[in-house]
Amino acid sequence: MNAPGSTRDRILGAAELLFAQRGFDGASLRQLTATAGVNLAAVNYHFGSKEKLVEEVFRRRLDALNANRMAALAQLGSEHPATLEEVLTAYIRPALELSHDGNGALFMRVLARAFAEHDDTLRRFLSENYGHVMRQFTAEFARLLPQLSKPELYWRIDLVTGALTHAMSGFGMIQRKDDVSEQAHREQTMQHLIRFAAAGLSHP
Amino acid sequence: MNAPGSTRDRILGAAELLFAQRGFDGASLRQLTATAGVNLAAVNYHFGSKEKLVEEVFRRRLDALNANRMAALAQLGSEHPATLEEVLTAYIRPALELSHDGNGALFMRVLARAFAEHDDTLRRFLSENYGHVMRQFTAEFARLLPQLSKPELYWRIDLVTGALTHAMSGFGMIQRKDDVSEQAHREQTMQHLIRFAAAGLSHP
DNA sequence: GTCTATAAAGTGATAGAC
DNA sequence: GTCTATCACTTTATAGAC
Repeated sequence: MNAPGSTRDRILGAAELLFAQRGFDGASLRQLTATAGVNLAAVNYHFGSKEKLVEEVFRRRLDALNANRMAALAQLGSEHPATLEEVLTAYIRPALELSHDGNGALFMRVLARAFAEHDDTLRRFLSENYGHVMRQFTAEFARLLPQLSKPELYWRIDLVTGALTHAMSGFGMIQRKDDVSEQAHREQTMQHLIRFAAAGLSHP
Repeated sequence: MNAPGSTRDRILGAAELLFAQRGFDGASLRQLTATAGVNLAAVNYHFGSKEKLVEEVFRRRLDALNANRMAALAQLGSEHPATLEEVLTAYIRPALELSHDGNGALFMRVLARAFAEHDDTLRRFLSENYGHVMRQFTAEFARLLPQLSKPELYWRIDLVTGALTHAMSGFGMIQRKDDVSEQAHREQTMQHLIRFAAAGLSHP
């Protein structure tokens, strides 16, 4: 159904690239199929419409991303009560790993666009398919920050989400120095993100 | 040149609305001129092209917004050395006031889109015309947070910018309660934003 | 300044041959 | 599954009358 190098897969790859660069409206099916090296009619044959193609671009990445987040969160509970840093790590590390894989970084920019779009159809799709993840993490944050009122908590989570989305979609800006390994650099970046998020969530 | 109710002004108003709702590519000149109640050809007569119209939508708001920020910052230095909270107030209050004026809130969503677009032409326009404001504020932050390395500071400012842009473009989400005046609500919101930004910038 | 009419190109989608 | 050709529209932009 989704073999690497297949027409279907090449379309998804080109869509991720061009949606990141030019947006959903800005990228035409002609540019897209030319980039993928496939026939124009192939998009409608394989996906039905441009809108369904957009959904599939999200589904391909978000299924794995959010499954990784849920798995990381589930693993925490087994030993001891999780700390705020640990819960944030479960949320952020999968996104950071995705954004450091070449094509995954493009997808984070597509995701940032989707946030800025405020498109109701797309928001409903994201909420219906991945809303349970945010609800689960929100419940954990509420347990760890009982001093915050619900509106205050939601509001801080929203600010942190904005910061993280902005950061993840801008990678390349934080340059890795030559004497730091890729792995070490990723850990450093994540520690910065987690401490920033923790400070924003828990300040008095 | 820009009298309220003039054709030119109505086009700018409709552009702000439709760019916020549908994006720069998604909003066509036909929808736009129909919304403004003017002739299709008027856009090219008054602005030259759609791209120039986009620039003018930004210029109209950002000239005032950034002048207000610079004025607020200049006023701080006169009496005593400014605190982090005061500098953040000088940066945030003008944006918050804009986002609480009905049409200004739409503009903040246009601005959030522009950030997500990563469009080089638009970024250069913003940098050339308003880059001095960010440089001035960055210098103030550097003075107030000498323990941070330059990369670390830039990076935190970027995260704070992401959070603020996300927040400002989403207003309507933080609902004002009936027993709180509009003025008091705005002050509360600003105190929340400033404390969040201060925590994110200055955490150890 | 504002209008109509239209040019020139681009759009998503599909029918039908292979 | 993949191709060409094409339909039915929409897009920005402009020429030229008023």
